[in-house]
Amino acid sequence: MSLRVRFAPSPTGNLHIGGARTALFNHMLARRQGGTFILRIEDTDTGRSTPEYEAVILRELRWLDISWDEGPEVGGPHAPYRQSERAGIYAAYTQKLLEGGMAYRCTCTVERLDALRAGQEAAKQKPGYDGHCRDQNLGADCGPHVVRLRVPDQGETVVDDYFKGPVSFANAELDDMILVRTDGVPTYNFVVVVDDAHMGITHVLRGDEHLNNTPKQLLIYAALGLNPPRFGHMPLILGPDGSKLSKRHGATSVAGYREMGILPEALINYLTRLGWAHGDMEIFTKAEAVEVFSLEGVGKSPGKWDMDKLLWVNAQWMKRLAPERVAEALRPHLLARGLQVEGRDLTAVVLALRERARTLVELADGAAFFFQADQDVKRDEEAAKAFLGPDNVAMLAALADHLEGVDWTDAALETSVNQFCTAHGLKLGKVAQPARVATCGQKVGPGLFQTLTILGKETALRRLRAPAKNSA
RNA sequence: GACCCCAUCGUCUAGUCGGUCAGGACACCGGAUUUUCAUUUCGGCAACACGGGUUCAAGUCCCGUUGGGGUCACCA
Repeated sequence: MSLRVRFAPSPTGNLHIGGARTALFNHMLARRQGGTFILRIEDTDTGRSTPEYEAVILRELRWLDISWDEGPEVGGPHAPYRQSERAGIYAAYTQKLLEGGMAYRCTCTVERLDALRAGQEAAKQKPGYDGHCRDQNLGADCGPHVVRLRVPDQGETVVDDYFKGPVSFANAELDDMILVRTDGVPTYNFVVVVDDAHMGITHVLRGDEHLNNTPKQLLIYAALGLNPPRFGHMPLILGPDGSKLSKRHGATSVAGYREMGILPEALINYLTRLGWAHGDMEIFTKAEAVEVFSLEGVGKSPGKWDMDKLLWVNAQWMKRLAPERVAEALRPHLLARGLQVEGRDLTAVVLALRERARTLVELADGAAFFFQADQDVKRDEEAAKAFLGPDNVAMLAALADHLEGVDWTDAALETSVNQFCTAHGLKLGKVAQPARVATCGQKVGPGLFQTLTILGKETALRRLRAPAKNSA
């Protein structure tokens, strides 16, 4: 039987980086083993799930190049892949459990349960359902009710975890969980079992936070007489301080990192490497990782999010990718700054600046002066004071005259500027720095010759001749 | 609190069945290169949580302690 794995997000928010990594590992395992990767939308929480979030999740997965073989928008033999559209399937199983006595109706009110829980907590007991309706034998005519699983009081349930080995839970620790709510909508633990079984899932690889759910699900498999898949719980991603990753640690969503100017190739690389290793491999494409991917390389302890490393990985990808590809990713960031980039060659800009930026945002910031009108270029007054004194202004005017007839290419400009330096007995730095400040407004920036060519002859000469004009 | 998981440099990690200087990467520090900044490059700093065992030999196996994390919903 070939491998079938799935990613089952709940559309109640943006795609989280933890979810993205879970999806990624499942996807890579499927690709590696020639299996099938299924995407299933778990929208049984009708109050919080929205089609908008579902669309966002699909969009982000595609941005990351995590493709699915079955699921929304691509279909498949087990459609529908949205739980809200599978109600009939769950109802049949509920009926089966009720008739077999593995589940029972419960009319306890939310108020009663809240009071029960409050009492247990006050008495420092483990909160849980007390089995009030368990043996009442309530029929379908009992009024508003939920359906609960009858969990054995004795014995234990063992989860044979792929990564951790056998983990056993005393059944007494598990209470009679709700399978179907009062409104008739089944709960997560129930539908996940039905769907995984129905869809022929062979391996469930999910975050560690689900380990405590697994014995409950195993009990449901048993009650239903279904064969459970193999389970593997992967360590979580923690914040830099070791606590649960949250907004105060920075962006937690995939979209957040895109907006921050992280390339998908870099995010995939970093996410893969966090919690997984293959020797000394650090920078690799998803395809390269797939070639050597195996669950053996997945670590057991949680990893802390390291923004510095992500930034480094991103910098590597900015330099490694074809400049055209980076330019394409850069364009939206320039547009977001209101810069006129129509018809401009962004490839040259990328080439000039990518070694000086770790993100597309930094790249866009550094490239702004190429696209702004002279008077809008942000100006470092201190640099102007240091490099644009009267002598230098005169020198730059002379340089502009000298460059007037030159072929406007990097190589020709370099030759010509060097001639100018020799003729005036100046070291290149004495000419380049003032010229840089005059053209960029800053004392740091791309190489001078690239700056001049990208700016274009007309703009470049104008800025050299009137360096103070763009001063506010 | 109860249950469960985890434990190699500050961080991500390598370390096949226990046996050579505990290796790489990020970050940090220093040198070289350089028209600025950066890139690149060379070098440096830095870890087996603690305590018991088992063994000729333990980062590697066992137990405990400590620490960190997860879960205890008519959320997923």
